[in-house]
Amino acid sequence: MSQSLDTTFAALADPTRRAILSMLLEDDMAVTDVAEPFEMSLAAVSKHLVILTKAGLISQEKRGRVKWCKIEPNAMKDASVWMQSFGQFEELDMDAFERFLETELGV
Amino acid sequence: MSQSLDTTFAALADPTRRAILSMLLEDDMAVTDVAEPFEMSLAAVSKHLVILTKAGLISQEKRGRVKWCKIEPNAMKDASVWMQSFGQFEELDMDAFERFLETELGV
DNA sequence: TGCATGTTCAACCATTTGGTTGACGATCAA
DNA sequence: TTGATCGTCAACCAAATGGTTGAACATGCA
Repeated sequence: MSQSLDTTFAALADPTRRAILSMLLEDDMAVTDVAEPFEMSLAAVSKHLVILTKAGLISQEKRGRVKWCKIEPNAMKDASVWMQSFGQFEELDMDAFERFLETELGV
Repeated sequence: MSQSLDTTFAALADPTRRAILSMLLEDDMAVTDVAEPFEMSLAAVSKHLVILTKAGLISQEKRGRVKWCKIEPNAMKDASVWMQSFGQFEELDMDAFERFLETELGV
């Protein structure tokens, strides 16, 4: 169930949430581990995860005490399609992708 | 000059602004004409246009009394690329992507 | 049982956002 | 010059956003 473009774009507008998505690209993570690198409270990160979940960008599953977060890349599809309707950048642009890696991940 | 992902995604998160972009896809428009279909004040639409301009998603040029608005589709490129870096996982093999990151970028 | 760990909840706060209105400056046209 | 039109500005407002803290709940373990 893809969410509205409102919800998706709003969720992606926050750098903390985009960083979380990048982290989850590597592997599924527990909430506490997601929060670790950020200089904000666990509760704040937990709220970000709720927003990402409501946007459908991640899913959360509780196993025991631990709640695991998993990225849901399909949720970005509608938004991606919307943007592509503006044309001219359909294919993955490697230069731009590398710039993204530099700025977002510090690679 | 593409703006930050923050600014771009935040600009795209509002339905009025996305509607404006769709309208401008058809043709360049004057501010008053952009505002016409919306049930809000001209000042409110004018503010939306400022936000779109700051995000680099449109440009504005004054000719005489009239300020013309023009879409700048390239501004969406970075954001689109960012999203596609996730969307690729639908079609592409994740292991292959990670090998790509290792070999191409040394991540 | 009892304590430590993982996570959320509730209340609160400051800032931002998206809207309003009325006044204003700039431009065109008679 | 005198209006009418185009668009922004300034002040204001309600609601949403992103953060805090402390308490609470749920689970695992000695």
